Amino acid sequence: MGLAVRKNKAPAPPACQVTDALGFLRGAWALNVIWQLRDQARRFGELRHDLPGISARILSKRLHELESRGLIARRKLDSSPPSAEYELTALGRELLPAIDVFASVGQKLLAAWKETSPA
Amino acid sequence: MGLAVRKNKAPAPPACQVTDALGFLRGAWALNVIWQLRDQARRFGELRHDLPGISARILSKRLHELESRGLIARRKLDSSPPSAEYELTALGRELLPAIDVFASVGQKLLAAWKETSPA
DNA sequence: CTGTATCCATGATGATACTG
DNA sequence: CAGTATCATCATGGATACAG
Repeated sequence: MGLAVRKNKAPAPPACQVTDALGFLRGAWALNVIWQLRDQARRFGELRHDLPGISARILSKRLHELESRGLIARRKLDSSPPSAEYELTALGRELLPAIDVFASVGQKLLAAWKETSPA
Repeated sequence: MGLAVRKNKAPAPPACQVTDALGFLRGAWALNVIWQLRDQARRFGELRHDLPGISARILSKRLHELESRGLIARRKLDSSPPSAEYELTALGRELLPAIDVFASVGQKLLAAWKETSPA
């Protein structure tokens, strides 16, 4: 199981709105993809460049998944070199402030950790 | 690779504050554990009960990891049945509003999805 | 350029059994 | 009750090759 994915056990545990609702957090890159789309629509290649280390396969998968979940939208461009742009939906944009908080706390965590073990 | 873990490639890609800072998001249950601790300290067994589907092994791992990252703190209780309580640190509490946003957006996503495929 | 298909490595998780 | 060890399984992810 990857992230917040239940296969066939627990019938309907209503105790975790968080788990249930956080399915879109799947994978290590989901939030990053969203984050990269924060200001403008981006093309596949641009995202690939902005996300050092991501493979085309995974980027493709995350893009599709986020699109199917309604967080991002794909716009096809009818240019001679066939292209496409991805942009956040209204719902997707709602996540930005929260991602900001997460990143901020993460920074503090990293900073605190460096103080503890500076070497 | 699980979540935001880079092994030995990409030297130091500074493009993704998000990825770098979101290490604490590891695993499917990290946010849930934090969420369960939102109001009061909880014991191991209580958390296990509050997180239907989580295994003791994973809960233990997440607890240790979140503790080592500084998001939660463990308090040992010197009661006759040896017990321990886990509570959020200040940093951990900072995440609560953000988790709230995530859960909220997730709910809307689920709702929208149900409208699309009601059957 | 925009993706997708295979193959393979690693990590996360669950089940179960076991220790303090 | 609290927590850990082992085992098996599956999803995520990377590399590479390939297709539109």
